[in-house]
Amino acid sequence: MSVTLKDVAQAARVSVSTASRALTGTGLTSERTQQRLVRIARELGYRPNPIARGLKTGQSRLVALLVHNLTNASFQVMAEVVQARLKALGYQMLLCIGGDDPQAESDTLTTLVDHRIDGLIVVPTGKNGAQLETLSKNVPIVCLVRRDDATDLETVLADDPQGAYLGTRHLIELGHKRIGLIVGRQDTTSGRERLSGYARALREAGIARDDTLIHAGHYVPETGATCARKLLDLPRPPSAIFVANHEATLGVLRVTAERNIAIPDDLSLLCYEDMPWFEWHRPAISIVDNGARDLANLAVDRLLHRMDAKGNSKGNGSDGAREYRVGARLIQRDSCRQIDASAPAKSGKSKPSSSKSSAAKSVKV
Amino acid sequence: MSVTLKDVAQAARVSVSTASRALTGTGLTSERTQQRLVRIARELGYRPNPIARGLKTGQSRLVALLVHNLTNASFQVMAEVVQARLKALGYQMLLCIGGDDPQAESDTLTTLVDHRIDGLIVVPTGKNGAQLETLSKNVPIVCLVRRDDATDLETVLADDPQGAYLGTRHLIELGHKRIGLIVGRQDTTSGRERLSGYARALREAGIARDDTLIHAGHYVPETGATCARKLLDLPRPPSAIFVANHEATLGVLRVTAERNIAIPDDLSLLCYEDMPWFEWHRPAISIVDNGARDLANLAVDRLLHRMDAKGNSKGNGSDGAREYRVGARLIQRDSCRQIDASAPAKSGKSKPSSSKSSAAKSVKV
DNA sequence: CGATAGACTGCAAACGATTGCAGAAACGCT
DNA sequence: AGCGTTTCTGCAATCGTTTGCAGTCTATCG
Repeated sequence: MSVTLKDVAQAARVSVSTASRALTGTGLTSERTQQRLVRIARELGYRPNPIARGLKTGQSRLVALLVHNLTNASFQVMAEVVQARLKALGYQMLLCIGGDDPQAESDTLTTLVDHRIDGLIVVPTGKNGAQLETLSKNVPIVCLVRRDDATDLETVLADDPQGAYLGTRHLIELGHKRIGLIVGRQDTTSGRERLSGYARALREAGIARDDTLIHAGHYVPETGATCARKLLDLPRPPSAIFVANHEATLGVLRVTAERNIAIPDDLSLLCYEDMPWFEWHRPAISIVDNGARDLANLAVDRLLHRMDAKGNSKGNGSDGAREYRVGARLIQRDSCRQIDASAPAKSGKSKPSSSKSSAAKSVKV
Repeated sequence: MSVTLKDVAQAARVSVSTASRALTGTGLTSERTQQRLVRIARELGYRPNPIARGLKTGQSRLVALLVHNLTNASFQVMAEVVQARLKALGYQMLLCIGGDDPQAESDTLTTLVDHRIDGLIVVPTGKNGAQLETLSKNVPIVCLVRRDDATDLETVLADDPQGAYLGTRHLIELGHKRIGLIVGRQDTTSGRERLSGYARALREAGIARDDTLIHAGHYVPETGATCARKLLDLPRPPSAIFVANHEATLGVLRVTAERNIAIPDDLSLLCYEDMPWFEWHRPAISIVDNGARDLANLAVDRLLHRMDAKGNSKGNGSDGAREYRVGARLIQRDSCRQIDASAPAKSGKSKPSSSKSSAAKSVKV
């Protein structure tokens, strides 16, 4: 069907071995034949067959990204970033969607390894630690966003404690004393870490922690709505709500709309993770950006590093840090307002629309 | 490294050929050895190497999906659907993101074919018709969402004329006479088709078309905002706006918020394509659903059909329809309201939240 | 009992590349 | 001229499968 190395070799009246060496550019052929073969190959439209090559070399030029879904905005940008970076390096991305289901994850993993992927970036469910650990002996693996505690795989994480701290402190600085928190389940790392950041900020400010202001649940709109109602029905409702997830934000917004609660005048709202429409919403929603783009880039960096390491001197692999954290940053928009007798700012709209305060980035731990 | 067919054969004291035949289940081995080999293979944890197999058979069990981006909600669900369907059939999905850039598309296509993909679903830019046409001789291709007019490839399209018609008619039935339209560029099929559906509905209702109510532009929020301003600044502004794209909707919503225009009381809003948050927005936004999920499913069906056809009796390929359209449907939520002296409904909220009126599905043309 | 068909099985050649090894050519040196 | 290097080239094996062909074995029938 298509042009093979043999065809090129024949046309140039050399052996396939010579052709191979000339085209792959090992310096083992004379300058002249080298160039001649390159020319002929181009003329014939020769394209090396990655499958055949892969069989011999054990590599596939395929790198897999395994995420939970694509509705999550963070995963979208991660997928886009990973794909773009890899393509530039001549790799193709296999995108797999595991739905946060351990069984699906496990199946997918074995299939991927069958396909001899050269590397894997995975958002682990946390239930297949043993399997991941085993696979990592054959294939470079980097975990993203979540850590699988059963492994000591290299992991790239958002700095959730820092992000939550930053957000909470911002609200405190605006004069808020009663800050509601809607956070993820406490059996997930991110849920715990975000809560701890919130708690730290309160502590530092000398504000007593009030557990009636803290609600944990799944990252879905319904949770947001339920928790928002509970918070607003409190005898002394909060003056600000920090929603530690963008899905839940939907629910909160619905409730405030239903009850005609004006943001930011009646209630300040701060959200974790960005969404494209947050900027366009009126009022534009202030957020703590978890740095999805940076996370993805760092994950790719680390993966490439391991892939090199494996190629050059197989076996060492481990070289220092196993955990990387990417700093979160606050992006102020219009959904939080100052409440203080001494500075009675009425509207948030006068603030600069997108000033950024950045935390330390890529901190080794 | 891993267990090969040879290992299995050795363990079973048969030749590799027999092992191969037994495990691939060609009925050419005795029942007994067949079962014995299956057992031994399982015990040894044998997994066939798709690369080696691919080299011999010319197949890769890889199917590619080439879309423009992942921020578009339609592409997200398509990617998820395609991935899920393929996985169930033992294929892996290569997801490529072309950014609607002809050069990137072209590069990606050649790489994909190098990798001997077994099939391709592509949202074409429209500039690489010749290349697609050539490739389609080697690998089954189905176009999605857009048609590449330079080819006669099988194509799965949304029924945009129908969708736009349905939406416009709905607004007319609610009593609207001046209906603003914010639509895509007129050099794209979808832009033209949506406009034509709008026009047809007006014509049928005997409403004169007013070109000051029609604005075309890129599918981005800025366009929505600009066009919305122009529409609202009109001496006789429209009582309803039909936004033919979800990105542009963001811009429209911002403008209405800025100007304190209440939806649906002051202005009805209908949008093309769904977004997860439309349901949660207050008021929940009524839409014309373009059926992304159905489109993706149909595309997969068609692709599989062609892949079979190629496997069984190569060469025929063409069998009837080359264009499939998936019906759009109206999903009524709360952003459109009746305006009529005889039926002075004040609020849309009393309506059933999600009644559906479905158009013909999957119509051959 | 011998021939013959039928059912299994194994040998070996592919698929398209890469790569160790050894032979050939070219060159410089004494 | 002879010899050792260096540089280039080709042969052939290899990666892990599939598959055409030919061979072996058993069973069946005349």
